[in-house]
Amino acid sequence: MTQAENSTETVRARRAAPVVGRRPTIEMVAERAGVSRQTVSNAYNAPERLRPETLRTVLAAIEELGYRPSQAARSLRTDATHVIGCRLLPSNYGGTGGVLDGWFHALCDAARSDGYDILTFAASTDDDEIAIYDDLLRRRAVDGFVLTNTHHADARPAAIARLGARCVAFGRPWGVRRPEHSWVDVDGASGTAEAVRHLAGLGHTRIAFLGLSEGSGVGDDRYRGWQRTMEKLGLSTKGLVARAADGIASGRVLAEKLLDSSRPPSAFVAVSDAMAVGAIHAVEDRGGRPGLDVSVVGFDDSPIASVIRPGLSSIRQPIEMVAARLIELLLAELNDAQHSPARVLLKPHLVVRESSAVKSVRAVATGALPIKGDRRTQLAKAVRNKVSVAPENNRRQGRDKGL
Amino acid sequence: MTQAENSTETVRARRAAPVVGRRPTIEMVAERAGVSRQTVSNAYNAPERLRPETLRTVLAAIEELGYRPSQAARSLRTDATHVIGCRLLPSNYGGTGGVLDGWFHALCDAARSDGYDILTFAASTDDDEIAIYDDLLRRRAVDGFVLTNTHHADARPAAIARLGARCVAFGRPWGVRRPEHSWVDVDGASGTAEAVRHLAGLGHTRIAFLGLSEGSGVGDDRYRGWQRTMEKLGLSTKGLVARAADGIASGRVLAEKLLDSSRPPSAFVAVSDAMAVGAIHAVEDRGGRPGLDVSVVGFDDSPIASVIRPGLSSIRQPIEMVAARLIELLLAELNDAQHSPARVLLKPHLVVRESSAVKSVRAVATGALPIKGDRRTQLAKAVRNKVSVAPENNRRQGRDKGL
DNA sequence: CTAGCCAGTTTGATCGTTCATATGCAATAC
DNA sequence: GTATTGCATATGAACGATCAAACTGGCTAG
Repeated sequence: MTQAENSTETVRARRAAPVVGRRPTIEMVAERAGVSRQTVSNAYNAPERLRPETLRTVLAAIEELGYRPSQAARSLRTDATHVIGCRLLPSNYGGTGGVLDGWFHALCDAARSDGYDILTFAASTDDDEIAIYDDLLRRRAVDGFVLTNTHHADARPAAIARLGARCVAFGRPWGVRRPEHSWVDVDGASGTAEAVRHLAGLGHTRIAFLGLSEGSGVGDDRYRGWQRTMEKLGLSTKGLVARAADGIASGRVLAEKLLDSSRPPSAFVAVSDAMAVGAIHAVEDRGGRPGLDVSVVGFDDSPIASVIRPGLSSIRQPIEMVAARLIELLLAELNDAQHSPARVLLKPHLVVRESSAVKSVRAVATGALPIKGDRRTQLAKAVRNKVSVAPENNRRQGRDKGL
Repeated sequence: MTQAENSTETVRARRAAPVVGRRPTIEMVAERAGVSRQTVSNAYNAPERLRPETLRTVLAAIEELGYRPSQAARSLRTDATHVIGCRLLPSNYGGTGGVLDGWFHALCDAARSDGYDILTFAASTDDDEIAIYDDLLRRRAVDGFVLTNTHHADARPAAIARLGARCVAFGRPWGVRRPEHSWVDVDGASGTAEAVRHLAGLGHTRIAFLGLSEGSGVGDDRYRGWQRTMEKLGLSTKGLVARAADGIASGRVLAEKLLDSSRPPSAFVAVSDAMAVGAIHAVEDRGGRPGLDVSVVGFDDSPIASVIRPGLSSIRQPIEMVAARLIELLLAELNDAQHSPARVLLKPHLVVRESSAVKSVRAVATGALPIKGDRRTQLAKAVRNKVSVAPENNRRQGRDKGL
């Protein structure tokens, strides 16, 4: 480190002068390459127009000077910033928090590989968010937006359209028949359906649903998957639904209510991981062993799922794919005004962990699914094996390394 | 929703024309207000130069037209983008992940309230990160950067300085005597010191440290706090240190090793929450009750700390303050070339949860700290009370509402 | 032999601001 | 009565790129 060497000097020349003095402009590159401005511009924006030899000369000059076109000048002329705005959601674990984190990462990656950057901002309400959209668009600081957390009577897409800008959404435009923007979403119903089939396959017949209060698009969607699949399998849904606002505490209360009923469930499908964690706590509180006595499946495969014990089975959303498709669609809309809104629905998939890894105790008890040997030991072993085969935060570690 | 009404129409006018046709320029505002361009510009940038009456007229015109100066034109002229770049770290729970999430939020807020925006990007290595700095600076897309995750032989500050730009860092410039940039950090030694005092106050004498392999600035810093405080309290540190790479699995292995030794610890101070969670697992695996038989304190107060059971006591960093100070310092450097680098060290604070809420069992057993009544019930009750008084994700919920 | 064309390159105008300087006008100074 | 000052506002130039149109030669067609 050079400043260590100077440590005896006076404070006069405290900061080293920047190596790059005046940053190179297109004009300087042009002069060096012996061509005109426009030719340099073309080397960037339409290389096929240049004679191969000219192109080589220009690129060499660009390289030597370390030239890169000024974003400001470019934006001013073309009226395109190559920046996409996206609200940063608060990271709470009562909702989808934590998942969006990985999604955001993927979004930045996808955008950058297409020459765009992501500008983030925090907002506490939709109104604040709209105010920021307004500001960014009027100042022409972004080309468009990626929305998250869509809901009924969502005022944001209209607000953005009114300012003549484009957006895409992660989440369906609930309640809107013909949205003017593209969207990508994950099929929640398909996810909870898979969870029900998985639990039924383990021998469970009383599979409860811990859901959100009616009216939430996401909540109702996930509910439908559970409900339809239960019916399809000929299982009763009576007294097996409890709904409330999202959260761990909330999930515990709901699960307690169901567990205390005359015909308690032996398994839970939860609308979120937070709810599922609450259910696990409820089971533990009454001396039950989650994954053994009562199975639990969450939704989102958020970071907690792989950290808690027992590991929480959960429906994993293909967030990287969601991010990639969103950017693809937004760019399509930005570059082709005629591009009609696309609808993309992706399938999530169950990740099985200890909270639903073994055959239903209830089924075992009734002899439907006989397990040899001492039941207690057998089940405990099954879980323990599971733990050692798949270390709790395996998935995340793997992904992070890959980045 | 209007488009529902049109649903019988042909597809011709699929998308409504934007309400705002040509967006207003400074010239239009000037014309409307009956003044010149520059006067409008001054209304924004130097209102004190205008006669109150003129100012009123101009502001009215601005308001009526919904005018906002074009960021691109402004940047081109002033060579300042009012955008700050910041790398988005992967959200793993083996490290500081999860905490930075809230910090990022605070950073966006602080920046915006000073008229700046945050541009994010993902990078997997320092080299990738530097390549992106290079790109953003050459294109003049940002004014400066906020760095995280500083470490020994960090090449990033120099790379940024070489391009004539400014940065501030969350984290000390480990190994550099006279850094050229400002930094804000949290005093890790003070945090682990507090953890040791807390545990000693509960009657623990054998307090172990689960640390990172030597050479990591953060790890060594936190180690020193533990080490010095143990000595100051006259407690032996012999056989009470274990170090490895960060992670839950890693924490478990280290804790197991110490627990299996001839003189096992009755409490752990961990360098991270991930390590602490590992320690909790290790205690559980040998049939112990974390918080009762063995106390554990983590570091970072990451989201998991309040979600797992028992709730994990942890050292909370004042991340909102860190974010606010970072922005303050970066803006100072950007707006005043003479501004000399500042160093800010903030104190973290212990958040006590069930993993370290009750008096040491060891102390009780030796009669040093007598507890009346059946020991088992007593301790269990203490924990249970704690649980109900402070619901697991209380803090987060509270904060999110406030945003 | 001239007009037309094409590929490759250059020139002039422009995007919307702010900077630096100039102007107009009233109040003060000499 | 003219010079001096100061405040409020206006004017010309510049920031660095791209767009649109114009220019070159060389080549083909009539």
